Amino acid sequence: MKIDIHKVALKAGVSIATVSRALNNSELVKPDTKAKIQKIVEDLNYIPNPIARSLSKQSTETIGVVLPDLVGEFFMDFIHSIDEEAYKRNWHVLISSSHSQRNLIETLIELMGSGRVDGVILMAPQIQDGISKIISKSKTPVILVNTCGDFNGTSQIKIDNFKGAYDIIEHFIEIHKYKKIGIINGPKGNCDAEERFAGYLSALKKYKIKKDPSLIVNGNFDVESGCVAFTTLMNQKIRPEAIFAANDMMAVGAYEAAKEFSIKIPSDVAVAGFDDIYLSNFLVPRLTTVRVPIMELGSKAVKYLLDKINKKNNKVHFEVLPVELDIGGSCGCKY
Amino acid sequence: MKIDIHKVALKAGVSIATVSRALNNSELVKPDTKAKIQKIVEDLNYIPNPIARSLSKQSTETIGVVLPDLVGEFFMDFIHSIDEEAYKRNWHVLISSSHSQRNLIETLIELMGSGRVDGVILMAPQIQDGISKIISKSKTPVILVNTCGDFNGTSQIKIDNFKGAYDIIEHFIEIHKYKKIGIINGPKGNCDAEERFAGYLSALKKYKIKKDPSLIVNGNFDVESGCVAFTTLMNQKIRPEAIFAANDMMAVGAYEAAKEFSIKIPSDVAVAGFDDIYLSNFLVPRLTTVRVPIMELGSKAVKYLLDKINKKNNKVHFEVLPVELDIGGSCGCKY
DNA sequence: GAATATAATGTAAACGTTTACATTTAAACT
DNA sequence: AGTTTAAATGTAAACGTTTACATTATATTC
Repeated sequence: MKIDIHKVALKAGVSIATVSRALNNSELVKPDTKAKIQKIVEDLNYIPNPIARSLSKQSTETIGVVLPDLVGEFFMDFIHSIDEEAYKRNWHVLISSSHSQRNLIETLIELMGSGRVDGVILMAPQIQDGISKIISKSKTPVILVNTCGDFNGTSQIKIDNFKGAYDIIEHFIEIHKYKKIGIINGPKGNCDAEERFAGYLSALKKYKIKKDPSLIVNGNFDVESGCVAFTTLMNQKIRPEAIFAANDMMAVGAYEAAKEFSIKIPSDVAVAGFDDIYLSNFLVPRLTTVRVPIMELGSKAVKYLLDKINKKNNKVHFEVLPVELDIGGSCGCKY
Repeated sequence: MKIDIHKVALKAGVSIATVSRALNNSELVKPDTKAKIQKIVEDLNYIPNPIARSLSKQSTETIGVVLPDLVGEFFMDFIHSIDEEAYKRNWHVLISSSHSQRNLIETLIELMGSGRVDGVILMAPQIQDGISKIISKSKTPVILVNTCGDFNGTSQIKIDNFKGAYDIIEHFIEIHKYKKIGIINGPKGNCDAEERFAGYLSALKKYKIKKDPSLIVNGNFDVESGCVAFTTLMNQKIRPEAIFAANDMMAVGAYEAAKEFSIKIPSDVAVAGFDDIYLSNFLVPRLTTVRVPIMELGSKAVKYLLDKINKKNNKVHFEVLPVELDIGGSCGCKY
């Protein structure tokens, strides 16, 4: 038999109001009665219905997490850090990875307009018009993570893609004196990719190296595309001395292609990646890459979001988390 | 201004009941009015409040997923397959990885007793008394995934740990004629680990190889412990010819230790793992391991759970998903 | 000990839907 | 046209809490 607040009240000989108060430990209720109610609650194994509570309080104490389709290795850490941070505060996490471009929008609308969650963390590195409008129209607080677009008043956290890429290229140039540096780009319209590309260009410019279109090829962040792109780059008359893959997965693809064609990394060509996925530590030679503070991304997103929801802090964050080079042997450093 | 069903009803000149019916497309409402209401709903961007709906219908259309603390690599695929399957049916997913032993129980109780979700998928490979009782007491449907314990009437899906381990050992013995086969065990009380150990023992017995306690060492599924265990095994007077690590992570640790002590895999000692994590493909030599159908695990869990919730199928599933050997070079096979 | 302030409890109206039941409207028979 | 039957809509009571407001019990003051 389902037991509800009325049953508890009846057994305790009080009204449901005091039971409710006792459970939300209001100071209005006398210690004795509070204790008595506590006891009965335990005896009956009563658990307040969170749905009813949500309806009444107009808040669900759950946050929605909307993730892109592309499931990278680091997602797990991201979700885990979110869950952990939320759990600490007794909040719940509703996840929803968008299964296509189309439904990211739908998901977002439903989530933000329905009251199912009190706020959302959105990660949408792929450019998508419409998102911005949805967000500005809705009253539901949002934190954007690694998301591209033009957002006036909403908080954003991202990693320093530009700096990471810049540093890699600078390392190539300053330490190893490479001049012909190729890049395997991420997917078009992906802002992480674009920022990394910008970092690449900027570093070249800084060191007065002319941008060479034949050294710029496209990939889409998966292993296969890295493999293809690497092959393309290395089949040209003038081979690059070094290749920057815009993420580690594509660097993995590069390693595979290299193995197939017996190209030695780094003696024939240096390689670097971005993300520092776990796997990158086990490539031989170990991949030089950019370490990304993914856990921090998650926990900060939760913190800012809850502050916003609780009106504790209304300021608009725009935070760019620093990244750091993780030097392996693939760039030519001895390691 | 928040818009609710009353506003829609008002504007449409009908009662809220017909609006509700129209939206749940009952055949009771006349096509004309249904269309009219549809139109207004869109004009006003009305989204029914799922919380209120849940309260009224006594069902939330969300499933809870409770995961162990230990975050393996395959985790992401598991969540993703669940999310995908749920999304297809317009269900939502609430995730909650347990952050400690203690709170797995708490989480479970709250989740199952509160009505926040209509069913849960529980993955609890670590033995834990209490779980069984909670589940049998609660009316909330559950599907157990890779969970150990004694459960009478609840559906379970697991992977064939026993067979996987057995096959690996059999491969060692039949193909490579190894006789001294060591094992790096998973954590005590972990049923995946225990079943794999049982498979190991059974294969030895089948081939009349006496179990040698000095060849059995403990690990706890992480890289570090694999490293330590491998070292222990190889520092004995009689070294094993082959080592079966109960999961890939520990096999990775074995590789690391091997590198450090310049032990060659597989010529000095063969190695095999279990799980087929992505990384295992990139170890040199490639790791011989057991491939696990993790996506299938997730999607089947959802299917069975929803069937149960919808009373479509009340039968108790007990399904053991087959695994398959994934032969690399680490066992001694040329590859 | 009455009057007043304060602490503790109770009553009832929200919160936004769904749905059994009652009612009206329309269609189908004589 | 008048019944009878079926289709479409409306009314109001759930669902299980929280909380403003009203009320009662208790402590404090004179």
